[in-house]
Amino acid sequence: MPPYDPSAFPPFAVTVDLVVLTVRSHALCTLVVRRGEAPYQGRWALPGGFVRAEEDLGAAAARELVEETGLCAHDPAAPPPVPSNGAHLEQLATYGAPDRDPRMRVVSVAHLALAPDLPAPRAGGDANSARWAPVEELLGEDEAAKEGGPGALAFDHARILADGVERARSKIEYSSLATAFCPPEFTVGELRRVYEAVWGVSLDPRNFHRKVTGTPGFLVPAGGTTTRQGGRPAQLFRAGGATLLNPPMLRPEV
Amino acid sequence: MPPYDPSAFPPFAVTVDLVVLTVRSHALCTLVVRRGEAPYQGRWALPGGFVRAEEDLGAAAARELVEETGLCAHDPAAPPPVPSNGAHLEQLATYGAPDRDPRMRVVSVAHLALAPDLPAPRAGGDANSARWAPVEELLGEDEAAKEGGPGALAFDHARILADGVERARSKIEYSSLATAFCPPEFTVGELRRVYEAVWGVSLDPRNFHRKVTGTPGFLVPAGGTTTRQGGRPAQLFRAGGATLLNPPMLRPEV
DNA sequence: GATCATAGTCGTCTTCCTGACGATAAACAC
DNA sequence: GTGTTTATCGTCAGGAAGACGACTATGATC
Repeated sequence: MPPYDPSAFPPFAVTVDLVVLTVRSHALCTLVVRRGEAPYQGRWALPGGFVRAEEDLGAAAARELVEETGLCAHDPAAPPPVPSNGAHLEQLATYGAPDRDPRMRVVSVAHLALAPDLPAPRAGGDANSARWAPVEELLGEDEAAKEGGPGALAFDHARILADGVERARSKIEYSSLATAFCPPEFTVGELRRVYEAVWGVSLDPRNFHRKVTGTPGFLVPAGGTTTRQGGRPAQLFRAGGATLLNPPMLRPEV
Repeated sequence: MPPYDPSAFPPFAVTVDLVVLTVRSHALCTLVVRRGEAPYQGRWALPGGFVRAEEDLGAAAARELVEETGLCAHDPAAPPPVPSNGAHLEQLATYGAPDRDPRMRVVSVAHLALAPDLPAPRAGGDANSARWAPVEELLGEDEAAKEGGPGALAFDHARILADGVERARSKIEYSSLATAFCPPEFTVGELRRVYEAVWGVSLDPRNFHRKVTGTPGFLVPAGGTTTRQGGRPAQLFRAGGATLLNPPMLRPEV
């Protein structure tokens, strides 16, 4: 079989970019790294890198995730819901505008990762080169966050981040994905605070409790209680096997 | 600014593949073309082609769609819902396993297009080289459709098609996307038959009528009636401005 | 022309789910 | 003990959906 004639198609560089989301102190945050070189030198950007010659796209994203956070990607297709410290990882979308990188034609396959609250990020050990930034700060209406502003993300990463946040916000409606933001064992109140942080709303604790405990397979009791939030001790749960929430959790009108 | 060192990253070919769906005679169908060359010579495959050097991914998909069907892609971001014969087009997912094409490393950005019922396809005028195939025939449990079977799609296109069908099935639940399968003016019954074909179920005509006519902005009366389905004349509607269906249309349990 | 088959449209009733919110329980701080 | 915080259970009204009866307006058939 003849290989392709290399002159028959233009060559592309293919990268993966990561939207890593977590909930820290009641705010939805994403991992950003500082660019050390041009273009956009010194600006914050989503972590990412080239796909290697013999590497699948998902494998490249998982590799980048480990390099940036130490998180082990959780294969959603794995049968037993292993309660490791693995993060949820899924493909988000692909961005390939001809001028999105001034150096050459780069197509970036963005991935979305959801992780429980983590210690400080470690990008090569340099604490100044990576951080958890509240998404509201990166996507808000502030002047600094506007495109071209000093706080704006590099390349088209603000768009990628916005798409990833919107994916997360809509997906926790009809799936059990919100548990990916929680540690292996968590309380109903902690799960509710995840929803509140991701959606930016406040939910009625009583109705939320009825909804999540009344959905078969969503939560399974883990057997203990905790008082780490103060107040009356709360029952500990683990994520159940159910991945789809039917009927869905309703996002309140804005 | 220095360009990338070409030896620093492996070169990829980037293609777009199209999952074009339509409803023909109560069945969900997709456009497939016959491959004229190795690998998979003579087998059916999804239409697609290389992304050009200065072309955006969505533009490449729209160009392929015109070439294969004559359909003009409908930009979802266009403000006025132009009732042209345009099809809905959106990015689906990206497939880049290292061995998905034996000739070289190819990353394919699959797109999903939804179109109303069309006349016979025209792939270079050769009626033998393109057809509308029922998806059930391509994805079913038959021996012929199994991977490696004589009726199986080339490359990983069965997987791409399955993902596109699942996207369409879930998206018509909570959006007005089902109207993309209908001509500019249509009846409630025709819209119901779209849902029935895409989901492979039968729906109660009375409850369906109540649901779609009771959702504000989903349908607007077009002013006439038609009797093209036989029986009592039905009112004609046009797709309204609403794109999100809240609460969603519920897919019956299987 | 009467009858029948087909498809569309309007209502009714029951059931389930949700939002609003009162009440109680179990911890900690003072 | 009193107050504060969080968790959990219960009640009630309103809305949406499934099941299904009834009526309407066409074309087809006898």
